[in-house]
Amino acid sequence: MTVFWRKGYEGASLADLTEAMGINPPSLYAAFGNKEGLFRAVLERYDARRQALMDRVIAASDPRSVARIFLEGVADFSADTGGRTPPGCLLVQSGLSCSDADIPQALAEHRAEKERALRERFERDKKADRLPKDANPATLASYLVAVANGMCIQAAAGATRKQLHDVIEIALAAWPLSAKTEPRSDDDGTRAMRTAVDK
Amino acid sequence: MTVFWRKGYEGASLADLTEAMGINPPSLYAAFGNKEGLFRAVLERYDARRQALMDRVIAASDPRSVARIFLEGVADFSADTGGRTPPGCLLVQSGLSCSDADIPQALAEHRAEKERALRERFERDKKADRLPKDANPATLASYLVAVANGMCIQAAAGATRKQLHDVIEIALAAWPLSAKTEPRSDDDGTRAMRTAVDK
DNA sequence: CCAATTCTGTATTGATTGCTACAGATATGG
DNA sequence: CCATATCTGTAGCAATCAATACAGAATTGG
Repeated sequence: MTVFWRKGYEGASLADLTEAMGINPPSLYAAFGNKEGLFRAVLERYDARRQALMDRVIAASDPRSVARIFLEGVADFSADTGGRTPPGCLLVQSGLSCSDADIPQALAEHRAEKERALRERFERDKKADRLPKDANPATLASYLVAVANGMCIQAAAGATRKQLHDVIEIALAAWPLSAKTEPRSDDDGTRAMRTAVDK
Repeated sequence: MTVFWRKGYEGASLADLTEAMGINPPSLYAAFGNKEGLFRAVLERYDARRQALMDRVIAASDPRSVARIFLEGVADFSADTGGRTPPGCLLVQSGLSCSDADIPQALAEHRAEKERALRERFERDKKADRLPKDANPATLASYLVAVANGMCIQAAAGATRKQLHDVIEIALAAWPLSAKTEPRSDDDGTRAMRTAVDK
């Protein structure tokens, strides 16, 4: 997993992979079929490792907490953790462009899965009036994923946890509060500024 | 340029490149030295094509316009334009992870150049009281680049211009207005919500 | 108009790619 | 304890990689 993470799908040679796994090529092919099969298994493993975070995100009490837990979780695992895993996100940096278009598509599907989970959560929030009536769950989810992926790119380039958390504070200032949780409404009644300290 | 864009640095073979350029390998090596030399020339060309946008961004009247013009510019060129160029951003998707670490670093430097231009602009804005006193120019620039890069990833995966512009509206709701341009201040005096329609 | 020079295109270079055949080692089962 | 089956490791497969040697064509200079 870390080999694909660090070198990308095409940059990871079988020699790199077998050496890191401590096995020989025939064993790899017996277990995974081919290089792409191994990569897809890696994606599943990666998702499984992120599932705990996504569970916490979806289980949060209100949409703003969803947003904060999601972004802070992404920042914490994507900022350099001291070499245990490479900085950034495997789903972002292992193959956005490849000679084999199946790889970018597989990555996009895995990212879209996260975005869908967020969207469905926000749809439930909207029905329960935890979001303003004109809020768009799909757009909110898309916004969060965009910020998260952008942070991953910065993390891969060496950004620190602190820098990412600063970005998060700005990103959350955009977050719409429902009239229910924020009774003091403004002129258009849809968005309110964040309070000075909300954590 | 489009070959590197579509297939990434390592996915672009010399056969792909020479065929697209209409030349033979010896001509390529006489002109650019090697594959990496060609790639670096491509990055310069790409930057040159984006310079007009960055000039408009930096010349905008106020920091919020800087943010809007930047994000809308990125959305417009990164959303699919009908095949003329690939969707997304070359600086993001051509090589975040490679077997040769020089490539991700070269890309990161080119992206950092844009972020620095934004930061310096915001530093001037802050001195001129066009930003709140507690605003952090570096963080604001980092935030914009994160959103922009995140949008590029979504564009590469097929997001439409409309979807990206919806994301931008949320991203700009986070934007701090100075007390000077937004006299109606709130409890912490640093951030104000966006108006319902501001374009 | 011809000789010198630059350029272009073909055909390879050695190295590395993803992948596999085959043989030796280990483990299993009766 | 031995025959069988499974696994591991070496060696090498064809194909492709980035990069060139070399020969013929085009162009230039005088």
